[in-house]
Amino acid sequence: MDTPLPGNTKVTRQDWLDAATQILLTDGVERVKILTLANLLNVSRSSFYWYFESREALLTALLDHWIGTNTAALVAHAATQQPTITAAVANVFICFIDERQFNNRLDFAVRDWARRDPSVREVLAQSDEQRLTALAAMFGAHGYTPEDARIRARVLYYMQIGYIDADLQETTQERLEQVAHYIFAFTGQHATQAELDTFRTTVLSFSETG
Amino acid sequence: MDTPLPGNTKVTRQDWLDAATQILLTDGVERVKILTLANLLNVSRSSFYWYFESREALLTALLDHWIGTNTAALVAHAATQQPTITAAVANVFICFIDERQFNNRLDFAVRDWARRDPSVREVLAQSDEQRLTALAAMFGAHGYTPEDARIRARVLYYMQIGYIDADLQETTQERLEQVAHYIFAFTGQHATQAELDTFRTTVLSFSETG
DNA sequence: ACCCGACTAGACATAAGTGTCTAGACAGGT
DNA sequence: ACCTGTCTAGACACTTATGTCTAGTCGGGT
Repeated sequence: MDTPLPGNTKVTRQDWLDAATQILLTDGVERVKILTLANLLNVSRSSFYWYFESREALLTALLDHWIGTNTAALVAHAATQQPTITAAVANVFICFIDERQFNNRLDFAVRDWARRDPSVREVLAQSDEQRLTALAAMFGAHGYTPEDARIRARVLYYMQIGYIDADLQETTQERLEQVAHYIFAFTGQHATQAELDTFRTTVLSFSETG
Repeated sequence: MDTPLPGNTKVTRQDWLDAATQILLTDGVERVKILTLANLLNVSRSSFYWYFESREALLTALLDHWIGTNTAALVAHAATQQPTITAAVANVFICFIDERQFNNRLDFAVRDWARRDPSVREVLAQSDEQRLTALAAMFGAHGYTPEDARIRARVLYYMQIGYIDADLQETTQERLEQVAHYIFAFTGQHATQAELDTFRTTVLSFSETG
């Protein structure tokens, strides 16, 4: 994904998608230009049209892929049973804390895209609703009232968005120090030291594998 | 700002800036095109070059204006003395809750812009630092330790960003209901009913005048 | 050896964007 | 009446983007 392909390797449809994703992440949709992608792949611009009907088709494919992965990931994490609400929130954080923050920056890029494209906005709204519902259910499973669960889900969800948007250059360690405080904020109770330690190990192992 | 000028009125440099701001808010920097602005002002595209040396000059002017207003606003609100931390947080919320969310969406647009332009990123980083320092000082003034104040400032700040980014279609009333919970999260204590009532009146009067 | 499907390059047409230049409208001071 | 500075329109040159069409390359199956 990060390294452009060597010139001799066969170019695939996925390569175009990867290149497009890369530009989408760093520069936004508006900068996803076919020539740019072709240069990244060391290939002629016109080859693009063998794999995709148009630029629009590429963007649609990109969006479809995003829905399939990013939304499902958070929903799955939120649905995983956890002994305490602290652990549950920590688990959700794991879903979005990793070295590259790949999916999250993509999430942001799509969010920006949605601002100027109504059809994308609709897809995003559905995804938001699914994720919020999953998070609210998570809080609900730990004794919060439906109203309170919904609010806390929103706070958690929107803060994650803002966190990504702020585009911090932090190490995993720095991030972890803050997450301890976040958990306090979201659950209304301090995490125990044991819980924090468990959380640290989990996240760290996650970062290394991802 | 929202209504395009009638054709007979004299076009000013500020009109170009306003039109550009409008597009920046709704569509992002990439869509700030001179022809688009000219059409909004019912004026020839080439007239633009009397007021601005280039498109780049327009964008720079736009950024300068944003710094002058948006950053100063939050810093001023954060520096205002408040009896309790709850009131202080509430006061900061006032700074960003209003019907149109004008400055905040602009803030978001600039944040997006910064992602692809290093010089903008630098300006934004300075602004972020100023605002975070102001918020941290606010928490510090109410007895939080420097470390805790800093973290809470960041949570508050980033959540506001995410809140704007989520681009909710809410009434002021709906927003207020949530803010009560936000305050709880940020201060670690429940707001008293009296404080919430005062907060409601303040925000509502602000919305009406703004 | 050949053929055919997968894939690519390059030439072309078209559109949209920036920026320049020139002629001139229009209002206010003299 | 006429200048002069302010502002504008329209023609032009240039660049960059999308999308089309054609002629081909290249490898695997037969």
